[in-house]
Amino acid sequence: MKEDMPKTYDHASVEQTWYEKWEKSGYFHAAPNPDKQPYTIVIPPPNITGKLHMGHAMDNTLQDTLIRYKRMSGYETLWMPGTDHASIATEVKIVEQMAKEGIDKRDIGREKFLERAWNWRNQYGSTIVKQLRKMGSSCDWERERFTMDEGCNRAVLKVFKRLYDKGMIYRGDRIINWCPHCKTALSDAEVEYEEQASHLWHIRYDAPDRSYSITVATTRPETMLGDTAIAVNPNDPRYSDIIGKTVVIPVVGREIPIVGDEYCEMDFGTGAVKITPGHDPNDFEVGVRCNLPVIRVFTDDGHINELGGKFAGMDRFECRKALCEELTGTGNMVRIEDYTHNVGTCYRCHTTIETLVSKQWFVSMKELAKPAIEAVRSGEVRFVPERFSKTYFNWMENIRDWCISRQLWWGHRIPAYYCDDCGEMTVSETAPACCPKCGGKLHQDEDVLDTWFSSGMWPFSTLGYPDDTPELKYFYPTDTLCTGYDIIFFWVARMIVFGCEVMGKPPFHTVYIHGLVRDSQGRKMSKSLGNGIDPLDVIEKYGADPLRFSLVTGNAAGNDMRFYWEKVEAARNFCNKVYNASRFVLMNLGDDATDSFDPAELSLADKWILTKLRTTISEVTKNLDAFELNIAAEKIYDFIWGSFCDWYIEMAKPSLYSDNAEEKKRVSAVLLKVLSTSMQLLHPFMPFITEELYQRLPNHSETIMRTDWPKESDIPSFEREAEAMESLMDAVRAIRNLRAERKVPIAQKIAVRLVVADPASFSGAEQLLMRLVGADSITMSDVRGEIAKTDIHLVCEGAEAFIPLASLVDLDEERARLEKEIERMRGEVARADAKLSNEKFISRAPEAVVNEERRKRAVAAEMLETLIRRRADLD
RNA sequence: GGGAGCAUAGCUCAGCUGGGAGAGCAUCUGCCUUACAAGCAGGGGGUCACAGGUUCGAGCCCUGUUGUUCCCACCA
Repeated sequence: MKEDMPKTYDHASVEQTWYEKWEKSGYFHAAPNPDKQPYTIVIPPPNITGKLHMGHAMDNTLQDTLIRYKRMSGYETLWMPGTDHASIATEVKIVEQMAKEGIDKRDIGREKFLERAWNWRNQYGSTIVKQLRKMGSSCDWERERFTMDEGCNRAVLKVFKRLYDKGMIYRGDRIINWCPHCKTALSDAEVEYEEQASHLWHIRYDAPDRSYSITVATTRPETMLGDTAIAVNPNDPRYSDIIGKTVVIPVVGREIPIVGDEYCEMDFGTGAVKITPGHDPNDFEVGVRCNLPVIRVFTDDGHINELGGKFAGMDRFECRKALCEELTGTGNMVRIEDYTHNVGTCYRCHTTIETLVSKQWFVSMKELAKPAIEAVRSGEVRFVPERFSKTYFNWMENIRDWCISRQLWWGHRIPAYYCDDCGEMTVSETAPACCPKCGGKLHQDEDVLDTWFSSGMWPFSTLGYPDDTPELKYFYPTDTLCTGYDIIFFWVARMIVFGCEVMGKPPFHTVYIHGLVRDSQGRKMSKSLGNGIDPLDVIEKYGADPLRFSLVTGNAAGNDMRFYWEKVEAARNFCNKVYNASRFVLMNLGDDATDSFDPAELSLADKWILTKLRTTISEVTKNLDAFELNIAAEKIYDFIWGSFCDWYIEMAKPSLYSDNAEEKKRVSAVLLKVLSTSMQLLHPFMPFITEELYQRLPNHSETIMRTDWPKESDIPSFEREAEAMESLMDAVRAIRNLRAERKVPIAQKIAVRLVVADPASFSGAEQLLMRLVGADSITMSDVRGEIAKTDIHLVCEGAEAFIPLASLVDLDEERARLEKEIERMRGEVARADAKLSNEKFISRAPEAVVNEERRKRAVAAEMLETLIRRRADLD
């Protein structure tokens, strides 16, 4: 065993080994199993336009940790697999790729385009799968389904038809957000606002006869090409006499009316506003109220259309510039003011969006939102951390209709058919042969559905809906959704809506929200900043286990976290520690080693570590059930490093190296038990290293992920002995402290005399204490006996230590040390007395707290007394 | 304009329903002690942003203030 374990852990070969073995093993296969409860976790599918990024790594780490824990806890686990949904990003990517070859998508047609998209998806989909596997993802890829697949396509069409029949989906002309780069409509949620420095242009509109004029302020002068009115507040005395009259749009020359509308606020700017119903949602409303015409002046790619007169064909920003120059020339530009305001941009490409009137498909959300709100309100769906339900309510309660049509090809095509002859529209899951009204020829709507429309059905469409499959019956509703807070609106809310509406049940009971991974300066990782960290680089350098561990520890759920290489390095060091501890155990085991032991024969140290292990199991399990992954991971870390490695392994050495076969066997068994249980506890967080080490242990040939999660009741508990051990450890710390202070080299052995209340209970601990403090003799007794002036006297809770260090003791120095200790202890007693003398504390604080305070007081008082006596001895 | 988060050691962050302030990294001291220098032992370092309040007791609960980040809405 020794030979094939080098001194340093080699993550690369271990991860490669298990990556391949797991892939072939079938361990991850999830299927309805009547003997088990299902546990299903939903996570966002990575899109296939690029590489795996930190966000995916985060999703994946958390969900896989939970899944592995649940799997070991006896559940039939599934995580909702998938690699892509139809998305704008994918389409744009492919269009860009084609542009490099000089091809426009319109030239090759929809069918050829989709062929390319499918190739793209298949190629990159499998790449993403491999990348996730390298992170240790235990998803059942065999069951992978894509939302674009036949089955999911049917689910989407079925839901569309259902909502259409209920009047919850409609088609109409509304103001929508338009991305001139992606050339498609966007929903409100897909618009991101950025603050931009710009200007507020004050422009004078004159009367046809120039007898009066009115000045308006605008941030978007180019839209004046589409102005159809000027609005003033009807209660504004400044303008009351010109409402109903007209003005002429400068440069353009068109005559438009002045209307009165409450929307216009008297105290902003000049109190007058230009109205462009075709390009502004508020203006559109005014237009409806005042019955104004709608003029749209932009093309789909952000240029001025033929209605723009001499500006036609110009880019919208060029037009702005040209128009402003002309207005200055004509004297209509009254003033230009610096102004910063929010500009809507496309969440995918960050192009400035246009708002414009267009005929699109919408879902009316008001009614659909009600049960979805109620599901969270009633606690049927719970956000972790809870505060995110506020975000959810805030959005859902103010929700507006959702624009779901996209002018793309890569997506689920809208199942609406129009008759070429009579214009009748038919919505149908399957293409009708002819117009049901006149029998005429039909053509299908050109648009596809919003990515998030189909993604919202993920929890049931991937399980086979609309068919009543065994999977759907068994796994729906799923259990936990694990995702970042940035997609609560896009995805979480929509899944709850569709789950409630279509399945009659919310799709999951818990939404586990994590924060964003930022760079070390707290900035969002982005391509343009070039500050993104590739998870695969981290894996290559330090390993998947350290990456996962560093993403889980050191920050609480829902909070953003900064990425530090140092943190990954610390996690890597922990891996090495775990590896070396295992290496030590394996090196010292006999061939007949087992992990069974007789509780009656255990030593004090054995009992201590087992008791520690027992509480660790119990606490970690509680933390995991409460989604406190960070706390769970830290507790395991502390147990393995702080208790097992730093103390128990050292304590075990004397027994391990002894000639007593029985003793050696006993210690081996405890070492094995603690190590193998630790590997199980750690496995959800660090799958590779734990699998590797677990399998190297004797009699552990089965995969660790199929073993039963450790139970508290598997481990015996020895509270009293553990406490006794702790007080010995206190003494050890005190002695080590002294050694360090007095600079006694480790090679210089010391003699220690310990005074404890019950030496019998510590029998057998001498050897181990000698090792821990670097002593060549340890004696224990319950009487203080004769004390030499040259003895150093250490006082701890439950123990006193005497160390003869004649050559090193300076009596004055020793007196000073004692004086310091005495002062400290007096402070302790005083602190406790202050509390205990407070009558209200005694009467109102819980009894346990008061008793604990009394106990502390007694201990401190006793130690103080001992110290004072010792000082007297020295004089 | 509405809402939320954050403010704790030099840095990054934990701290569960209120009961004597923690981790990692960094730093200082001493050690290659036969699992591990990616390590071991020990040390230093905090008025828990500020001001009030509730309580026997507040990092934690309440009110306000300041700073900071984010989300939503958006007055042209």
